[in-house]
Amino acid sequence: MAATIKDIAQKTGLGLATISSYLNGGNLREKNREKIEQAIKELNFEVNETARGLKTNKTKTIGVVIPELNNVFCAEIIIEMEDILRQHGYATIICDCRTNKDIEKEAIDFLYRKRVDGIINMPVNVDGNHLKSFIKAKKPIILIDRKINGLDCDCVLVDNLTAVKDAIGILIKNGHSKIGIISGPEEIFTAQERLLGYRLALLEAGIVPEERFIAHGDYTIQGGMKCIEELIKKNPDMTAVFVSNYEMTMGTVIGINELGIKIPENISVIGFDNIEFARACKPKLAIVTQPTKKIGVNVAEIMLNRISGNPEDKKILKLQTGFLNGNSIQEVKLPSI
Amino acid sequence: MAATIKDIAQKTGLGLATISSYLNGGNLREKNREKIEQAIKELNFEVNETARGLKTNKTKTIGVVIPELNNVFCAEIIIEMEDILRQHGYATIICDCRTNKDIEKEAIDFLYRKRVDGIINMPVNVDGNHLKSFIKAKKPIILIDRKINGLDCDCVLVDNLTAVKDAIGILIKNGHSKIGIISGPEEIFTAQERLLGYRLALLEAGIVPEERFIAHGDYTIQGGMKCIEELIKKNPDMTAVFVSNYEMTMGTVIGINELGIKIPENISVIGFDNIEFARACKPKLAIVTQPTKKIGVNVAEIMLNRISGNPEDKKILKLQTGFLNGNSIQEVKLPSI
DNA sequence: CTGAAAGCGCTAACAT
DNA sequence: ATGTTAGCGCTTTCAG
Repeated sequence: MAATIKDIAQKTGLGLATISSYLNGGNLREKNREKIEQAIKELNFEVNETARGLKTNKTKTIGVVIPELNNVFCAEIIIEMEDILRQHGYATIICDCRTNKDIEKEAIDFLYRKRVDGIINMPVNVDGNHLKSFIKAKKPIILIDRKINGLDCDCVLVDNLTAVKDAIGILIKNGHSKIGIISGPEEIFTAQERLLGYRLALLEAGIVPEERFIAHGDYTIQGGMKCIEELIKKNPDMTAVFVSNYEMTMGTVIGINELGIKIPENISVIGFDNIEFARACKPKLAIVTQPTKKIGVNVAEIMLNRISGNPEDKKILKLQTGFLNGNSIQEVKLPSI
Repeated sequence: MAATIKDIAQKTGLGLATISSYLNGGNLREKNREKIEQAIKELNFEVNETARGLKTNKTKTIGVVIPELNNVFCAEIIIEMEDILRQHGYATIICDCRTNKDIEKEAIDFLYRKRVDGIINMPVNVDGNHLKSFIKAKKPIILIDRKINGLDCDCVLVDNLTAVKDAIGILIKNGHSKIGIISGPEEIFTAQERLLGYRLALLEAGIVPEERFIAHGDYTIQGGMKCIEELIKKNPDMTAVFVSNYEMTMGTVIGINELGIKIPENISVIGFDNIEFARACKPKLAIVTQPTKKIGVNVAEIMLNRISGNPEDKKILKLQTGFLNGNSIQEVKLPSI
């Protein structure tokens, strides 16, 4: 068995409270401090966080529920959060719900039973019912990337609307007007925002959005492949396409390659996320980049802040995206009259 | 405050032990069972795993320490493990040590303090000192992908030697003899195995391996780029290259693209991991694939087994890789005499 | 089958 | 500054 504070109390001849005080940064006589430190070393003592947690009603553990861990966007955010949280003594329990509402609910319940101190969620379920237990327990909830209407909690979002609007704007400036979009699932918050950005950009340029140019994918590679094939088949006049997440961007590139079509000669492409993939593409892909690191840092800091009891009003942070140019956009020559 | 078994004991008029017995699947009178179930529902009772953990000296939590979470190989294994472990009531605390030995040690110590029931590690440190605490505590350790000499624990590995030997064999069969390899860091177990596979394949074909064809990368995209540039500059006669992990494969493709060199006309390429990336490449990349899902399943099952007290001899599992063909290999025409 | 009581390792009053 | 004590919520003897 591992040593306990009792053992070190015995060894040093001090009381339990003194040891506990030492462990929690209290003041004590230099001599006793030394004694304790030596005993700790000799007995190889390590605080039992489980016991501490039972007493303090805090587990120093944060639950994270995301749709897909092998989604690079998710993974990069998590890395950043986990690092910061661990440095503050917090463990992160990550649950991948495979974009499945039922699994998501189960995961949240699971984490509730584990008594995590707070929950970070990139929600699949849009009604927020799965988070009820945490709301009732008044434990902090932070939403990433997607807002849930009517749920009062901190959110760290990305300005998807502007991101897509600007990207479509670039295509328009290059003379494109028959522009396709591979959007996400209709009920997903970010997908709606991105689609809205697409529509706005077109309207502002005096182009009427047509439904035939809009495909709804499921944010997977396979989905991206299917969508691009459909779009191309349905719209021989389409000259450009915007893809609204990384996995579908990869799928689009695969689909285009396998159809034997050329970027940008036959079709211009703007993708999403993952700078490395964009550079590995031939030709180099123009993409919208998301501030994953920033998101992770912000989420972690807000969580730490909430846990330490800050009651201020819930924040909704909206971070800006970037744009990485490539060689996947070709200017459309307008027919000279 | 959340309800405790005391509350439900009071509400039902039963003793604590009866409730506990119910919670742990014991036998009790049908009538009491119903009473308890109703009380649980009414009070919204959920077992406090922290308290249970303090008593049972088990946290139902597994620690996972890996070099890089945004390494697709790691992420895919983790997804699988986490899923299985959670289904069995185990939480997974994941720590990304950024391929840094010091952070790795810290992470393991952190998890030890958290009293995780077992540890899963894709080790960065090759001497195994960081795992001492778990060895002393006799808690199960499972190593993924890399063995540590002298450490008696379960390992789930991949047959890297055969994988690379076969891949190089394919290049040789296509007439290549000036074959480069972008290997991993020299001290890493898998890198050594893969390099050995390369050497063996050449030797068996009667080709003497030359140091100038061997580059040591660091398993990152940047590293891959640097290595391919060096290799090409140093060896104008090189006709093929094998890359020994996914990130460096991506880096290699980026590097080759940016040098303006053509695959496979100027250089044949065999990469590693990630089927989707291979398909997204132009031309489609031939790659060695790793059985990530199988690894994850095996690791989770072995862990569950060990935790439940199975004392049988430690296993070393060696899983086989696959090969996905592409259009990145060109036959070398031998000069006719 | 069920109840009473002890105790897991720690923290937090409260005394001293 | 330090010791004493109670108790966090659960499991687990031990009686009954």
